[in-house]
Amino acid sequence: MKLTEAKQQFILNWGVLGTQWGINRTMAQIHALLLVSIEPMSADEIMAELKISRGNTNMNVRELMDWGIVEKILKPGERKEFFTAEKDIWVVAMRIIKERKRREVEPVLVVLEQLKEIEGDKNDKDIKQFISMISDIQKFSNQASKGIDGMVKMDEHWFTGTLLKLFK
Amino acid sequence: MKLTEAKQQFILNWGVLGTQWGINRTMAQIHALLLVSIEPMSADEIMAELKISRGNTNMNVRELMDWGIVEKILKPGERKEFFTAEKDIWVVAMRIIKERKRREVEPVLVVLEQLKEIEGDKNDKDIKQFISMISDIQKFSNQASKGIDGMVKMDEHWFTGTLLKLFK
DNA sequence: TCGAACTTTCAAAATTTACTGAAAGATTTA
DNA sequence: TAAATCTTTCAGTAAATTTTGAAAGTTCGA
Repeated sequence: MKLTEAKQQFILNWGVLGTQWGINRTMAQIHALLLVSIEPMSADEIMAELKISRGNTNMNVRELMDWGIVEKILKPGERKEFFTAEKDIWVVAMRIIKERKRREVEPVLVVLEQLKEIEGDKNDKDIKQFISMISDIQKFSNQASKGIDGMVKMDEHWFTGTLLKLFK
Repeated sequence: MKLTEAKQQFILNWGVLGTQWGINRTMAQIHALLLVSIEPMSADEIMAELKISRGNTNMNVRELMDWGIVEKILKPGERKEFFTAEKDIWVVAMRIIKERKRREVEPVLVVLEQLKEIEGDKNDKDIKQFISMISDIQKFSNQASKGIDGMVKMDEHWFTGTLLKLFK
């Protein structure tokens, strides 16, 4: 397999994985493209490479920047904006997990808290089991949340170690 | 808030969370419904409660069973089939994570392995950086995979402890 | 202040995904 | 074996999401 072909395959597969996890195909593909590109790319280059429209490119690049895994680069003397992806996979994964927690899990936790305020006899069998289930979900989420925060905060992640091995 | 209302809210919110994670709304809602229902429910009851068609009910219940978080219950003397959800949230979460890994992540890992077989000079800067990135993803995935397997296999999970506290 | 070069927006169109309902299939009882 | 009861399938339809492309907006040098 040629390098170009391998890169294309990688982009395609990253796109599929993205859709399965609720991320749109194009966004995942742009991310993959920037991951395999050494040089930062302009909107025009991304459009040409993935054969997508200008609007689509713009929206998804912005979204990737919101997630904190792509950043805008300005080259001196160039009018165009260029984009580049965070290359450390550990950092990428942690940013994504952290962000999803903030955007998706936390709002649900707020609702769960409200659902525990139920009118009626707290000793009633049905009410008891409902509150207990909600509490279980909260406990699980808090536990998971703590675990993630711990990982994200790690100064020295496992990855730094493995990366150094590449230079023997 | 009344208990019935709280249950409905829970079902709605679970549905939203589901879609954000790439699971279809109805499937998540049926799961939520069975979670808050003490008694196993028949297809007809699920249909009535969520106002969905028979076909939709059948397909999503089957899918939930494939995921191993809902099971079929046969009541003696009853012709109908009833369904009930695994109530231990820890077990539910582990099954889901394990299953997604198997279905979605593992196939991608197979592809990644193939992508490393690139024609050309392995010392070429571009080839080197590409292979190194693929390797990084593999390392990360393997590490995460091991972590999950470890958690799933734990005989005594934290949750059992917190559950017992409910009985003081 | 103008206009060239570029970015952003968003309504409409295209695509993808989910749902319905009727028909076929299965299982049990008589 | 037939009828009754329940489950499964799937083609067609509906709904949701994504993408396009043209127009509006922005920035900057002259």
